[in-house]
Amino acid sequence: MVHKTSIDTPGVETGGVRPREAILRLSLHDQLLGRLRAMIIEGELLPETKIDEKDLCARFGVSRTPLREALKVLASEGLVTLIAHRGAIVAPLDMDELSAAFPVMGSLEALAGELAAKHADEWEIAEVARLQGQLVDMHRGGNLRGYFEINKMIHEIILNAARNPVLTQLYGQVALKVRRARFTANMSPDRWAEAIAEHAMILKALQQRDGKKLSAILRAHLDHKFETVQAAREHGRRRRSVQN
Amino acid sequence: MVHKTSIDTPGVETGGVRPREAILRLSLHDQLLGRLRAMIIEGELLPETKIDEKDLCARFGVSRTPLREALKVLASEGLVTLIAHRGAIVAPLDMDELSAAFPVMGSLEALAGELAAKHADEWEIAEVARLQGQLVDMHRGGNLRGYFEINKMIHEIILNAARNPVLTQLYGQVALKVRRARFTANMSPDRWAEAIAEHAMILKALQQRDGKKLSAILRAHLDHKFETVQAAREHGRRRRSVQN
DNA sequence: AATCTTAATTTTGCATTCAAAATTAAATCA
DNA sequence: TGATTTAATTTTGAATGCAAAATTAAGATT
Repeated sequence: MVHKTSIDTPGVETGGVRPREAILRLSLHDQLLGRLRAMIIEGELLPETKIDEKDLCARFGVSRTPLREALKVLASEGLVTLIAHRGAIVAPLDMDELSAAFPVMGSLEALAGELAAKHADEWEIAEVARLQGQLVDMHRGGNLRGYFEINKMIHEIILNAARNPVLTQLYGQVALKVRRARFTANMSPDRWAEAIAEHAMILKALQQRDGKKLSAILRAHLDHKFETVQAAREHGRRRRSVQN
Repeated sequence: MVHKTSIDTPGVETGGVRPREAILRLSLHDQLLGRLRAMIIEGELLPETKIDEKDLCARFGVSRTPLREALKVLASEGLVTLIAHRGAIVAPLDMDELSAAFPVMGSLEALAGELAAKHADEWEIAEVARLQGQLVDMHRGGNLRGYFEINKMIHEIILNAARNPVLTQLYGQVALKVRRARFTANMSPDRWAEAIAEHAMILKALQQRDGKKLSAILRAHLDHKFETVQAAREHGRRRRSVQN
């Protein structure tokens, strides 16, 4: 999730008894927002394609009103580009913007690390340790997909441990941009081994609660990821990366 | 501006002649967005107040459709809180969130400094130097309002010199949150003098293109600003700060 | 045939309408 | 009187309607 924009169903009074599974009654606007965002990030809607309101309305069985609300929000997130009197297109995947996203993400991760070293509780540190074990397993098993899965979880725990909602929100926004490029696929064996080593250092620094060190490693981690991406892109011209 | 979400009037063909002053035909949605955002940041709409759609529609002479579109976007920016079936309120001014915003802003400024040291052109450096002079003048003249004006311009030049659109966008978002708290007013003479000194260091580091140093100073600058705010808030309980 | 008009069609931006929910006001009862 | 229903009113969320703009199609012109 990127950012909590609304509070749900305030009027559902349950006589003081909290229902175990409240029926999540999201507005159409909210549902569409999530659905469209996912479609763009997953690549179901490709960059630069025109967004056909009529088509999408039919697809989701809603009127244009909530759809258009969602599109405005997506535009403000940079996932969609509105062109006056010509509707919306899926935002072009701008390589310059993507490159720009990495150092920003690095800075935010660095801050997250510094704060997490201070605020993480024992459970969180243990959880990172546990996941680190799984990460190694995934590496050994050659399961790249699983590796990325676990990797994402680790970074999310650290982000959460930072106890900074503003950081969380902004990080989500950049992560959105980066994830959309989905170059998770191409990673050399060397780089993979290096990433594992970096993660070991991340865990160690967190356990030692060494904020400066954790911060530095995380920033470097991101820098290296960027280098990998650049290298892959340099090398893999034309051969469009597909996976994830 | 926070983020360019739309492209204007693509269809206005002028036979190859670029009109000197194109009539800015913003959508109602965009105009309302800017207007409401300003109203919230300026404090014209106070935190927690209910947003009366009918009232605002009458005020601006528009229907609810574009107004509601703007509200959804403002909600995604965190300036407005939507409550299901109860409409929108101006987002509460959450002190925890505000505190959280400072370190994030500090990190972003630090990155901006590092990048600006690399990418700033001569004109930009000269401009910061010129504004630095004005800053000192404002200080000498005791013009706090003017000081903040110039201060903002300096930071904007550095941000621009970083040549990183993602950084610019995110910075805008945090700045929004911080500006809304408008504690610019309360600043002790000591702190003011210190800020001036820090700005001198900022200029020097930029002129020397010392990214590390510039980065460190900017982060410290923000930290100090935060301390000032905290102190003021600690001291000035009840006595609501008023001014810009 | 290629270009330029002009008319028909579609799409967009916004206003209006409508049902469901929430709020307020009125009526009922202890 | 004060609490509790119940009914009337307002507000919200979303669908529909409509005029202006853009796109496409058709016809005219060279």
